Amino acid sequence: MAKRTPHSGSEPAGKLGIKEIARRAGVAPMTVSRALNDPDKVSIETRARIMEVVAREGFIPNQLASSMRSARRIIGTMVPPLINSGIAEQVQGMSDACQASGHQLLLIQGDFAPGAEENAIRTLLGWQPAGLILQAFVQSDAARRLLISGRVPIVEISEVRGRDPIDMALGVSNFDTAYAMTSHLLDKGYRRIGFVSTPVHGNDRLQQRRIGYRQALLDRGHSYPAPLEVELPITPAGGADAVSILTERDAALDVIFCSSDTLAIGAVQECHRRGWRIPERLAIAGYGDVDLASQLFPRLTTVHVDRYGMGRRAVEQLVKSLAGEDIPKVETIGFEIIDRESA
Amino acid sequence: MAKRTPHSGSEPAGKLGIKEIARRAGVAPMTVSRALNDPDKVSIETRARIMEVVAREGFIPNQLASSMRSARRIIGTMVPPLINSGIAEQVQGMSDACQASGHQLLLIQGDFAPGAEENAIRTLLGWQPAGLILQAFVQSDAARRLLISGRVPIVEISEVRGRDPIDMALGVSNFDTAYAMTSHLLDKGYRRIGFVSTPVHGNDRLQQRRIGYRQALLDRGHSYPAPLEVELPITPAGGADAVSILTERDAALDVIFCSSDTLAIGAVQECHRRGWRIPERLAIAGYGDVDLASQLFPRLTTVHVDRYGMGRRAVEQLVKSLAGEDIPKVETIGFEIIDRESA
DNA sequence: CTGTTAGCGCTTTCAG
DNA sequence: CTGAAAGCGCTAACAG
Repeated sequence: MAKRTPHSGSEPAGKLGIKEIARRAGVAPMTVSRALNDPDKVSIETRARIMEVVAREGFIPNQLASSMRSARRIIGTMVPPLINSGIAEQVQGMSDACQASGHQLLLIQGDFAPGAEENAIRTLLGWQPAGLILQAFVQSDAARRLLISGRVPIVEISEVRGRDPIDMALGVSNFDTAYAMTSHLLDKGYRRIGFVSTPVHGNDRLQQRRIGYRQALLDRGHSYPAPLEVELPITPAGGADAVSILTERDAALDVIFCSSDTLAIGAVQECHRRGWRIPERLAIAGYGDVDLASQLFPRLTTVHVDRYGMGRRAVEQLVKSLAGEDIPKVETIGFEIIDRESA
Repeated sequence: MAKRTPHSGSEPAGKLGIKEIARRAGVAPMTVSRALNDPDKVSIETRARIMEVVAREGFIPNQLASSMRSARRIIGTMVPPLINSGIAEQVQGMSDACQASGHQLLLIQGDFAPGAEENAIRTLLGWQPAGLILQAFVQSDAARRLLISGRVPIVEISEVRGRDPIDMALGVSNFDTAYAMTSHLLDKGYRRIGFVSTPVHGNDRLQQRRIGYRQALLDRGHSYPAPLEVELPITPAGGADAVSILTERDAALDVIFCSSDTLAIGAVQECHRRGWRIPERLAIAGYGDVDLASQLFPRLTTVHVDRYGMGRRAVEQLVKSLAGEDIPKVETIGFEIIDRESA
């Protein structure tokens, strides 16, 4: 059993690659490749010898080279600022799912102007991604064409209502959620219901939320009161301003439905500041069910959407689609009205 | 001027690569490469012809191939869950800086167990990154060795006090910040100061904050009261619990210094719930100055650390270091005590 | 200014 | 089960 001691240790280094490992293990490079990616195709003995060298030298295969010849391993994603409520959760979901499926997340984020958006997609595509996950931005025609010609599976996380997805879409119906919350508030006896959102122009999600709010009012026989809507930036300060503006417009306002928890949190603080009791003097409802919503005083009545799950699901869809499985064009994620004390 | 109309449009496609573009433009592949990356080295005429084909065909160069032959373009980063306060801002900063410098952000995130951490680094290294940006995790010895043998510039965003960085480090002195806040509270007349943090074990940042808190008390002649410290999860619920636990231990407690705004926000809500006035009945101080801190009622007294800037700076350090510039081993980022109404 | 040659590190393919 | 040859798409290095 005169086993060759493999740790001669002083052979001239040479760049550490599959080739060098092969030389040290006394096999062909191809065999090392197999030992690493397809261990069954190599005899146990050889494999052991190779793995020993790999471990000793701390060899890490070059993914760039590997991805060039074989399967793509990058999942690219373009997201709005992570600081926005919910996006971080979503990215977390994608990241976790990527790790599970052996992919890598390449992230581009920012406040995308129409041109920048196209540019970001171009960059992403340049890395030969296995798939792309996008938030629903303006999506200029140029960007859409680019995506289509990219021939890569794409999941858009977006408003699902009335969308014609580029490839696959995943999301909630913002109309339904807002309709449900508005109905819920009516059921609880509120009558004068205000609504805050960022400028809805060019943002189909917020647009759908507003339409849902309006429709619920109309369907229940309330002539819907246009002056009870405001557009303000999605920040706590925006929520605080909403309280001022809307109660000024209608002193008898019952409740404000904020199209984001961030706004709602600001609104709640403003009430504290004024010494107003919630929900007696003014009730507040939110959207998103962020972590803080259940810890706030009073706890926030809000719409729960599983952002983390959406991120996960997006990657899973992509992976399935890559595996040749048939995926529904549009998948609707459920939601839940969380009824707590703020409204 | 019989310009060759270049849109013959029906040449057999061939995979769209630099080679195919070259064929269609009637030049050598190398010339296309130059037109794309080093436009000055190509005659205006040729360049125009090439760019026209590139635009018409929607050609996007393969970054994988390009990165193999020339400069690395990926910056890898390993971060704790994005949902944690501050991390999202930091990633945003990195992302923005990457875009400015023409790099790509490859993200790995998660709750890293010691083994997983090593694994994540291995994965990152496999993509041949130009540099790595890491949060200060436990950093097992194996992981450290891996990083050193990776021969890649590394920026650790971490506690800077008493650190021996693998390569470069960037961060605040958590000791100094906590010391400063504690002194600030003493200056304002508070005497019985509680302290909340997550379990500090294995987290040098939190450990340093606690030591800073203790030292400030000692330096001002206060025998420091061990029972006024609790370890609780960094969540709003943790903050709420801190109020219960600490006021139970010491009914005369003046103020709670929360080692994170998330905790502080929870503590503030708990006070509202109990109908306690802040800061009269109990004052609350935070750490981080998140967006909400200035919108909360009452507005939160907290430590401001520029997380976004840290992310940016980390990338900039990396880029400079790649350009051969000499970078200080450890760079300390400033901080500010934001004095508002909560304490 | 433009082209040719060689090769990055790996894997596909085909031949032992 | 193992190996040799060829090439992924691009660019450094060297001619012209």
